[in-house]
Parts: sequence; C-alpha cells; structure tokens
Amino acid sequence: MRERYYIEEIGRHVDREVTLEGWLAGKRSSGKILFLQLRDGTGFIQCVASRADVGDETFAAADELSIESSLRVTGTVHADARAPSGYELSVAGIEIVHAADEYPISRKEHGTAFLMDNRHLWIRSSRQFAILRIRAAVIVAARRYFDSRGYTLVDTPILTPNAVEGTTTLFETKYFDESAYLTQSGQLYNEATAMALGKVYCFGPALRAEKSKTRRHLIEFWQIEPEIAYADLEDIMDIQEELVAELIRHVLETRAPELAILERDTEALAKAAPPFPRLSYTEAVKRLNEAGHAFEWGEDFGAEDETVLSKLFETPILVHRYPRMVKPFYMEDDPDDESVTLSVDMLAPEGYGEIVGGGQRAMDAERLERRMREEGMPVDEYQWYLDLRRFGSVPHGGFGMGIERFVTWVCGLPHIRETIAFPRMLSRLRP
RNA sequence: UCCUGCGUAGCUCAAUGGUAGAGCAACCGGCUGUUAACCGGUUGGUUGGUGGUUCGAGUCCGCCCGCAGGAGCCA
Repeated sequence: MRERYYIEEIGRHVDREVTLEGWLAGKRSSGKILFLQLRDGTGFIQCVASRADVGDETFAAADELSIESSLRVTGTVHADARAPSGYELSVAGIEIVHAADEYPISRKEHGTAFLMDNRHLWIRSSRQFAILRIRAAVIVAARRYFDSRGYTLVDTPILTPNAVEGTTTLFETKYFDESAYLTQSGQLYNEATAMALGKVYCFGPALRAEKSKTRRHLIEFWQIEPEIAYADLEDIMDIQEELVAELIRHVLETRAPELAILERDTEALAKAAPPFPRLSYTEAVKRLNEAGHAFEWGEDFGAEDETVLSKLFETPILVHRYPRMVKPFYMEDDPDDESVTLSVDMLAPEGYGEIVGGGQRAMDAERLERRMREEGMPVDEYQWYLDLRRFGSVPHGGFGMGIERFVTWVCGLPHIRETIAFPRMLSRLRP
C-alpha cells in the first residue's frame, strides 16, 4: 500500500514533505499569501501558500478555490505556534480534484432548520466532526468494556411481534401476512440469551414512535444493553458505574482535540469519577423537596425534576427503587417494600438527566404473568418470555444506555440531534 | 398530542397598513501572517400557500403547510 498522511498524525512528519488529501474548509487571502484550512476527516490544518513559493499560476488557481473543493496539497510540515492546531503546511503544490459549487454553509450563523435541512453537509463542520468522533470513541470503549469482561455480544432482532414498552409508541410494519413492530429495546431477548450465555450485551438501534419533541429525544436511537445472569440490583449499579467511568476516561484520554473544538469543560467531566452517589427514589424525592422543588412521591421524574436533581451533584447519580407504577412490568419487586421495584436509573450531572435505565428483572413466572395480565398485555405472545422463568429461573438484571444521551452530556451539547449523523425526529425524516 | 413562537435575497435578520432594506455569502478589484480577516464596488426578491378585510397587505383576519422552543413520555 502507498504511504498516506493524515492530519491527525501530522506531528510525526515535521520538516518533511507530505501530501494531504482533503477538502477546503476555509480560505483567507492577502494578495501574495494564502491561508487554506484543509480538513481530511481526521482533523484540520492550515496550509500556507505564498506566491513566491508556488508560482503565479498555482497561486491564482488556489486563490479562486471554492469552499469544500477537494484537493491534494503537497507541502512541508512545520510546527508553528500561530497555527490553531500547532502545525501548518507550507504549500509546494496543489492538485484540484474537484472544484466545488457554491457551498451553502458559511461561518456565519445559521438557523437550526437550515442546518438540519443540510445535515449531509453540516457534518463536515468542525463541531459536528468532533461530536461524531467522540460518539465513535464512546461506542468503541463501551464494546471493549463488555468484550474484555467475558460478555458475549448477541444481536437481538429488529422485527418483533412483541411490545416491550407501551404499544402506542411502536412502529408497525407489514410482515408478509401479519404485522410486526420495529424493536424498542433488545432487553427481552437479552434475558433469553443471558440464560444461555450468562453475560451478554446487544448494541443496536431502538425505534420509538413517541410524539415527543424535546432536546432529549430521538425517534431512532442507539442503545447498548447488557444483561447478566445471577446479578442483583447492587451488581447492576456497580456495572453501570464502572462502565460510565471507563467511557469518560477513554474520551478524555483519546479525544482531547475534539473536546477542545467543542470548548467542553473537561474539568466537569473529570469530576465524574466513582463512587457515584446512590440514593433511593424516596430519598431523591426528599432531596427535591429540600431543594424547594415541589414533587409528590409516586410520580415519575419529569425533565425539570431530573435537571434539578442532577444539578445537586457533580458526578452522575444512581437513583434506585422507583415505585411500581412508573416502571415496566418486568422489574422485580423489592422484597423489603413491595411498593417499589429493584430498578435503577443513572442521571448525568450538569442538568443532563437520565442516561441509563435498568434494574433487576422479575424472576417468578406466576407473579410476572399476573403483572402482564394487569397491564393488559397479550400473554400468549409472551409465553417464550415466561419460559425463561420456568426453566432454571435465576436472579438477573441489566440496563440500557442511550448512546446519544450519553454523548450529549459528554460533549456538553444543548440538544441531542447533533449526536447522530442523521437524526430521526418527530418532524424530521430527511435527509 | 397539547401550549407558545416564527416563515421576507443563498444565509442571519430589518421594514408605523403607504416606493421591500442591511450584514454576510457570491462576483469584480486591493492587501505578505490571516483566525467568522480586512477595505472598495457589483449582482441578488412570486415576502411559505390560499382565501378574505382595505383605496392600498410583508404587515390585519380565517384556513392549510413547514419549522423551532417547551410539556407529557422515555434511553
């Protein structure tokens, strides 16, 4: 293979001549000197071309380049404190691969609707580049966390006849002569695979036809969901804490330039180290009331409640033992207090709220079936799920972490829509 | 689904019911260290659609469409 050079590794080639292949992200000209901001997907670098060095013809051609034209730029790498990245390229030659049409996205302000309409181009911008790189790092680290601890990756189906969450939020589709639904979670199948393989996880999209329109919701989002046999609520909290701590550490270590582009307060992220406070729902309600926030025991936390609660702490917090009424049918009851469940959600600090939800699952077939009937679920359809309690039932649990919500917090973003390349939202299916 | 707001040049926004403007982008010219560069000039409009009120509607009213912010629900 021929040798390729990338901006990300440019520091290894100081004082050598290299050719970079990329796109023109920005340009400033001063008559006899040109500053070209080149991006190649691994980073951004300033290329400096002076008329004296490159000759009149190349200089004139470069001066006319339109933004987002694709280029091969050859030049010598220099360390230079004046350059934003610390390095710049002294241009010797430029090969224009394609001269771009007039580019619609400028450095000036744009409205959200315009940027979302041009999402396929917006992702070229430095902020979007940084977010998508951090997202990828989070996913790699999450998978590595589970892979290195003996979990088996078992993918769960996208098409399913079952409803995990409420049926009103299901996407229905044709499945030959019957109807099927798009998955909202791999959890029920995870419970089956955990009984086969002990420790499992799945990673994939979840689709919810919720008519929700907030800064924390996507119609299509990605979840990583572990499920562990012979695990109780305390185990689940330990795993959540260790996972999140490792993800934060990995992002801080490997994505510092991207966090800098986002102007993320890394001090705040570094503070998110274990141990994470663990408080019961009941204690959390007390804390809310003490903070002067009206809230009644038995309600589910709303966006405002989570924000108030998470701002009381500098680290993520684990809120456990939610009331039966606000949690799904599969949550195990607390043997010490049957009004609450062995559930646990993690709330991110800085007002970001819920990023993980999970808990210990119901173990007894009869109680589980009774609960399903109470909620009006089609029990026949779920016989396979009840079988898991009929053939060697064990205490077990797991959780789901929403990748986009996690990335929203890590990047310090005001809205979840920038954390996935092509967000699907209530009023947006395109591009 | 509900509440609120907004649709005017490619973009971000002005315009008392009375001749649709500015900045940026684009284009032309100038400038040897710019960081959203700067300076001078030029071009650019079916004011989201539709019906109405009025001598006259970007502006007021009805309906429709689109988008944004928030709520509920959730990861």
